[in-house]
Amino acid sequence: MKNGDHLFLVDGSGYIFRAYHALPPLNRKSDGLPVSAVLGFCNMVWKLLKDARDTAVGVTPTHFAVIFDYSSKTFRNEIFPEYKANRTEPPEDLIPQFGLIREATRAFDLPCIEMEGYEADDLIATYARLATEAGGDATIVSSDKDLMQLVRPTVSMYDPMKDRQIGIAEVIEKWGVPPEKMIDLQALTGDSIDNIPGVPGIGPKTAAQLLEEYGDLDTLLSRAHEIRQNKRRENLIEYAEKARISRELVRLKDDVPVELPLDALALNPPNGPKLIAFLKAMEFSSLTRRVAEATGTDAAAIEPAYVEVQKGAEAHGPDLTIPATGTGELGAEGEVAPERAEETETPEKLARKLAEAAVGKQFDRSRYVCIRDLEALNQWVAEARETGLLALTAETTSSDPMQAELCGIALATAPGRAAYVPLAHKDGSADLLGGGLVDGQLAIADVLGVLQPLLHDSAVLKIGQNLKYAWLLLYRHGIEIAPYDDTMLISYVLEAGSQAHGLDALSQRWLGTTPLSYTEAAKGRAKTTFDMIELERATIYAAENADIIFRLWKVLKPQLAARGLVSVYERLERPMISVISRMEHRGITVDRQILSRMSGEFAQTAAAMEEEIYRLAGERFTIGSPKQLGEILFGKMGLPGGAKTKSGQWSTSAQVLEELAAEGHELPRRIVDWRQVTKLKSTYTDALPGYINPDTGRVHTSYALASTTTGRLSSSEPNLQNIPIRTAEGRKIRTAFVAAPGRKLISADYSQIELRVLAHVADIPQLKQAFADGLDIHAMTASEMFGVPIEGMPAEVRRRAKAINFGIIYGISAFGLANQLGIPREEASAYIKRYFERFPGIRDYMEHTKAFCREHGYVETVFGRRAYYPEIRSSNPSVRAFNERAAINAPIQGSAADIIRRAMIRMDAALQDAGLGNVQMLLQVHDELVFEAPDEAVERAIPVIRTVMEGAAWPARALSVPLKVDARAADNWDEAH
DNA sequence: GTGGTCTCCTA
DNA sequence: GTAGGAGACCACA
Repeated sequence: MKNGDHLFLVDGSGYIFRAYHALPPLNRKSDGLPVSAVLGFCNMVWKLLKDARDTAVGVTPTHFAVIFDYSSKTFRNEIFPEYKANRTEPPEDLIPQFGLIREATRAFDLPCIEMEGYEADDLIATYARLATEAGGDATIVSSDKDLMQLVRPTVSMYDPMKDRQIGIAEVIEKWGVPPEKMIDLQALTGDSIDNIPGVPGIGPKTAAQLLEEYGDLDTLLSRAHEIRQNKRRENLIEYAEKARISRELVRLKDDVPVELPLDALALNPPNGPKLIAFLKAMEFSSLTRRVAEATGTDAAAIEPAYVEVQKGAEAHGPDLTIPATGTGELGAEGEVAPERAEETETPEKLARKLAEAAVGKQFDRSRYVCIRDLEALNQWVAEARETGLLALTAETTSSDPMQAELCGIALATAPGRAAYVPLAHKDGSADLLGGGLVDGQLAIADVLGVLQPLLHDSAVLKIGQNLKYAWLLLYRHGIEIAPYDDTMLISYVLEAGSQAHGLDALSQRWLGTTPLSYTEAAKGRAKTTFDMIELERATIYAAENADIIFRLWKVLKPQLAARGLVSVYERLERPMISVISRMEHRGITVDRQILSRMSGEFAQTAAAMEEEIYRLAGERFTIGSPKQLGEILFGKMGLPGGAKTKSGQWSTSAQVLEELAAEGHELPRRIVDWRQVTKLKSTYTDALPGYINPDTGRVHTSYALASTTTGRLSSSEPNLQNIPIRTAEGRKIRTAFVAAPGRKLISADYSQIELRVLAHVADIPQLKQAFADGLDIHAMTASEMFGVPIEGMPAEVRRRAKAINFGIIYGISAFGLANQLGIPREEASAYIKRYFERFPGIRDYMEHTKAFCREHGYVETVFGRRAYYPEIRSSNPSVRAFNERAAINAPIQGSAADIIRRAMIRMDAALQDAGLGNVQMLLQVHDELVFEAPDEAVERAIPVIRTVMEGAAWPARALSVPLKVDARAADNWDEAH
């Protein structure tokens, strides 16, 4: 920005409310979506951009930005917790417009700026200052008095609804003080809407008069005793501190660490097609026409954009998006006033209609195209740009996206319109050296070169099934797919627990068709890699999958809105794809030498143990065979059997063997020890080195996003969520998880997160108080239950209370608790009874949860994620009881899972903002995150990580219990944890 | 080779 | 008592 440049700063959030109340209601004709503020906004911005000379501003902007509030919580809440506390929820028909106006901003190709922790006004103040310092001018498009303190010779305001400019003279005229005294004036008068206290009895007139007389607030307050009017003097003295707090609330922060520099706000010529696509989606016909004329664009040739609609509790933040009801088919014209609007179609009706329409549709495999030249590929790219939608799948040589080589890419741009681009298919007659490639395939680099802009194009939604796989694969090729949707995750949000989410299952369930199986495509050789499959079959298989994904998306996406699950998908699922992909891509270093040494030691120990076991048993047998072991112990040696397994065998579980050992039997003791050693060896020290990726030298686990009922992740190949920790021997395995040289591992874990969630959801005063006070929660429980003082409490008493606390989370039963504690069932029953007497809220919560689940078939987390347990209505008592326990557990486990997801989603940006872009999140273990950081960044990183994790529920939910995170850094995972 | 069973590792 | 993944064994193809 340079001398003479002019920056326009539009107060987007302020405009929304003002336009909503000032403009007549307007609904989109095709679906009744309320859009009056959106139209007002678009008209206003268009006018500012095109006809600034005709408005009171009289200048044409060179720089432009639209600023929004991010959320209601800012640094002001720390100064004054009640700040904006009496803010009410926005009206129902305004909520979707928050997101739409952000979309509109993007359609205008204008920067859309918001920042967590700051209000729009602070960002505006910062940019206005920056513009002035750069020698330019700024116009703040707003009429909010809170912004008037910013007015100066280089900064003015413009009220777009009255077409009126506000400069220094206008501020003085209206308020009786110059702009620089507006802060003091507002500090005195307060503001009931924002809940700023001010001084009672002082309004704008008196305030202006006082400031005129005394100069400024500090002088006034220090000389308040001089004031003659009794009541006014008393109030000024009594409320002096409130006035000072008010001043800090009112004073705008003009040094926000903004992300976008001033130069990034430079105005570009309007992108006619992009803007028109949005305006058409909104069905603003006259503005569409005006924009088309001004930009020389043929509006008729442009398809309406796919526009997502925000709605729900978080809609005034960047949270939550809901798809518009209908995507490309909305051809209706006219900006319809409500009285002319036809009966609105509900999301439910539309979703049902689309679902019904999709079933049994033809799949014509002969129409799938095999793309073998760039011209054809470009044609498909153009199609995707037109529709704004692209379903895709990557075909590769491996199920591990960190090792897989790309064989081809399948695309779909409409139902039935799908193609396959073979890239690296091998000749069937290949020799042992790998043979030649099939002729006529495009080069990977060329194809990715053509696709990259499309995969990055913000106007084209990329749709995948388990998109994480393709995302990570292409990330390895330097491509970050965005924006995107994932049919698997949509299905998971819709039906976690009750249905499968694989492509075949979804296809059968929603489309009524079974896709060509991989085995069929590979002519029965299920093990051959995809590059060995001939092109014709490969095309059918891959293109059909892309086709199915496209059709599934058309059916599934509207279901989210219809079932009120958009926020779950948008806030908890979709963002995880890029977050998890990056984590998997980073991997973690595992020290081969350490594991190899341990394996050797374990081998020796195990061998010695085996000899001793054979001696004690009197024969050699397969110790690892529960069947053979059972025969030795309970047959040959005649030991008393304990529990039976499902298949009627005597159980040889550790618990049974421990009991026998406790009775003095030597062999069971040795078996238990042997099992521990061989378990550690086979599952960990032997297996882990095999997962070290030869290219990266690190271990890259795979996190499943849609495999649990509760919302937890799962980890596999290898599972890094079950690395031993409980025994000293096992724990040593963690020393093999190391930081790279010059770096440290940081482990940050939530303390008692599930019990905290329980205290919140079940609303248990004693638990909440104990957490607020930072007490030992198990000791507190014991003290409450058994009347034992916390100090000097016997360890056994605390242990029992701890078991009960965990039992509650797991949906307690007397049987389970008795088992866990090794006490009679009657005693366990008595404990539970006592617990419920002390904490009746827990019993209420459990009963309420079960009843809710029986009625609805699902339960919900704090954030609205659903877990389905239809079998809670089973007539089989044990099935029913099992589902009841699961239903009690799911909201607790699931809410905790949601919280850490939210932390993970925010983490990278938070670290980046703190200048810690070199701190990398590597692993998640349900309540723990593991990072790798350069030595010198560790001390700065820990507080950032802790802040993000402890604040992860906010602003979606205000937990009534604090979250606590412990974090530590070391060279290896054992010492860091 | 595949799938079921048993056992055991984690939160 | 909740939620997972994996290795070993073993019966079946």
